[in-house]
Amino acid sequence: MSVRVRFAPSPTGFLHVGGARTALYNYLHARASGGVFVLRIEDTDAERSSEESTRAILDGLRWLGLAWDEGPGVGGKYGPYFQAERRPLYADAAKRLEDAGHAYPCFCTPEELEQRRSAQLGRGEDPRYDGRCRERSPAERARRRAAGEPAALRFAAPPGREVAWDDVVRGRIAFQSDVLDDFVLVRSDGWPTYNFACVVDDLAMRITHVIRGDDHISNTPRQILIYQAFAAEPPVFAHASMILGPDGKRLSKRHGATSVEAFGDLGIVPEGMVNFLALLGWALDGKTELFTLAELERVFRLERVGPNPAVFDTQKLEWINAQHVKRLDEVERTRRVCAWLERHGHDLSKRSDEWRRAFVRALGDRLKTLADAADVGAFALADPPAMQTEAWAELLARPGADARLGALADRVQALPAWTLEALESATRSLASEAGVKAGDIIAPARVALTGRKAAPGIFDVMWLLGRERVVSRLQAAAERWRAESPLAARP
RNA sequence: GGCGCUAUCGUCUAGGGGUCCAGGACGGGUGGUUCUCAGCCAUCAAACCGGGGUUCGAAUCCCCGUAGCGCUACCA
Repeated sequence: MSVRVRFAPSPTGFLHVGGARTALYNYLHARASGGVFVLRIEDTDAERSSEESTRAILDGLRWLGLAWDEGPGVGGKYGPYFQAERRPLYADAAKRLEDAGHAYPCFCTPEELEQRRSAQLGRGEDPRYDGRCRERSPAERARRRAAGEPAALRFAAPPGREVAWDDVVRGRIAFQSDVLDDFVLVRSDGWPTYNFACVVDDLAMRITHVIRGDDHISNTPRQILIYQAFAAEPPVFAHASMILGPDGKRLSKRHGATSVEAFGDLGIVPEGMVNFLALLGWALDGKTELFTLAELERVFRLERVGPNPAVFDTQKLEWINAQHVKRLDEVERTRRVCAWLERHGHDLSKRSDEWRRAFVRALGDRLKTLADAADVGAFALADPPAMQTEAWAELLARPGADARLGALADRVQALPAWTLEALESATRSLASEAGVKAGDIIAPARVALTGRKAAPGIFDVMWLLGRERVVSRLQAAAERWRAESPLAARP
């Protein structure tokens, strides 16, 4: 039987990293096994669900490059793919279960249940449904229903049974059915609960493997019981572990960016995000670290997903991201860096394609994220760029800096051709004529031109700035040096 | 509290009874290289949660602790 997996988010927020990894594993397992990846939106909780969330989740998935074979926008023969549109199916399934004696109406109100629950807690007992509606006669049920009394539908959990399954990532997991309680299948307002809708849909959609977070482990025995009540074979389950923040707690907004969209804003490239997420709980061989999505599709094996919770390490994300940025060809890298900058308040509209390419080339391997381009490239993005105090102080302490800067300005001014080669040879010959190391010219020039001690190669910087700005920044620095340096000859 | 899951360097992990005085990567240290930075190269430090078993032999299997996390709703 061919593999069918699904990612089934509830649209109550953005696509967070935990969900993204779950989606990734589902997607990869489908691709690696020639199966089908279904996307289903679990919007049975009208209170918390929203269309914006649905859109954000779809956007997040698309950004990562995880294309679904069936689901919103693409359709498929097992639709609809929004649970809100599948209510008749749940009603029908509920009726079948009730007719078969696996479910019964419960007339207890939420208030009564809450009261009993706190009483049980007060007595030091485990809070559980006391089963009082389970024994009501068919006549009473019919009468109360006919009278329009609201009722939820509860599952009649079989007592004294072991419910177990062989989890792909954890091995055998077993629960005693007695601790499972008569959980609710359909709420009194007619909406199915998660566990019920999930099983009905997974069955209807012919899902073969349920890959999800381990926060669903305790739902699994309930779902298995429902499958059994339908006399159906449960799918294979694989529960991946949780993703934790640096403090060891489940990753949440408190830890900063958690939606994939936010990582895009941080300058993380989808290739990097996918690679990093894949490695959070899965390893090919413990040695290979860098993968493209296409490579993962070939080598991913669900059996190699590990059971232990993983801490989300931003530094490693950035390193992996850097590797992917580095591997982008020049055209693509230029496109992405410039797109990021323009989306974040930098106007590049007057820059030529040649300049953009040279700019991104000059940034070189200094980008861990696309966002780093704003910082590393600040010398060209701001005019003039901010002067770092420490850098300026160092320049002030340099004897004769003004003369060097002035001389370089003159050479640059007189340069016939504006090329990297011309800039470099002019600078080096100035140094040798002055009997100093090239570094003695370059270091002060870097501070004058970029406001910093560290920057891209000085000739790239000059070329990108253009003759006019190079000369004026050099001269301005020379003047300021004469005005401020204790080394300057005072008239 | 109950139920469940997890436990190898700070972090992600490899390892599945001998080949492990535990390997790789990030991060950190040191050295080299280019105009600085980044990068690259080299190099160093850094872990089998504790205790009992089983076994000739245990990071690997079992048990018990401990710790962390999850669930404990007419949320998903």
